[in-house]
Amino acid sequence: MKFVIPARKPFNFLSVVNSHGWRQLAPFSYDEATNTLHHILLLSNGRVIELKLRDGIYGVNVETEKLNRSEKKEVTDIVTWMFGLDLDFSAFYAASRREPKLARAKKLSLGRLLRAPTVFEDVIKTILTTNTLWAATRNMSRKLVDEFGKPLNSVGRVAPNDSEGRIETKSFPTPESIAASNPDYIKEKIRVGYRAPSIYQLAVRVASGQLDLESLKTSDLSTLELRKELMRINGVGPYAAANLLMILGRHDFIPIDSSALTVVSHEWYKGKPVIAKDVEKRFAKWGEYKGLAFWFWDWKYNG
DNA sequence: GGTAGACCTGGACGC
DNA sequence: GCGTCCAGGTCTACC
Repeated sequence: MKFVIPARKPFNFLSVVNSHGWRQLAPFSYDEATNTLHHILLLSNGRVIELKLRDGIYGVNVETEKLNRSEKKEVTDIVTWMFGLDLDFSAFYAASRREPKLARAKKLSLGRLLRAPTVFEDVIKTILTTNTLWAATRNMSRKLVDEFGKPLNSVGRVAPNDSEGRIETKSFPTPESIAASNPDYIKEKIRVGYRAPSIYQLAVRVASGQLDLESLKTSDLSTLELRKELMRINGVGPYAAANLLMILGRHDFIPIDSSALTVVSHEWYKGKPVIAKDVEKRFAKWGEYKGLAFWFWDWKYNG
């Protein structure tokens, strides 16, 4: 079946898909030839379906298997969250109107970041981005999905190929499926190294109900309190917390990693080494839009 | 509050 | 094929 989920204007499908690297991490895959974002989704009733998401004139076109009414409602809510379809960036566009380095923001409808269906998935993936190279992050995500994900149950499905010919056939693991394992097995099988205890502990806390990550989607905590909450998770430090805040729609902190230091160094310091404080200083004037200004800045240096 | 060092994987490189 | 080096954030111990 096919249906359209409307977006608040302005909206640009490709700007969201390309907002960061999430589209390359299982169980996402992206078909460059048809500009189709695929995601293998586990519904609350246990059914696993494939979503094919494309640009629609007024929002996101969804193609998937036949769904009943409650399944369709669930998919609509999830896709709305993943694409931030209800978000309003007009205040950011107004604030950045006179900044040439952000001139393209409104034109390209920049601001939305692609999200996973669950905060749990976004936190695990963010931990997998820390202290490693992007290729390793992709490998770890893939192995995690292969090992603990639930398989797609459609028959005769033609699997999509992304730019590297990858085929996704399983959903992202539930906290319960990871919690049923153990840190040694995760370390050995998924090759996540020292991250294994953090991943396992997070899964156990969420599966047991001790930690309700999904409530953070609608939390009315201040950004500072939310940041503290995120940093209570093992494996989540300043960078990871800022990254997750951006995903949650809070833009007061900058995810400062080594590449951030590099681009800022080339932008303002002639390539000389800089520290996190220098990055903060350069974007301080953007206040609650600091993260957005940094993320969508038109950098001189692109690596 | 600031800093140093350990943590671990996988790719690049030299032999 | 093997060994070595390096990049990449977080955490802990220490000052």
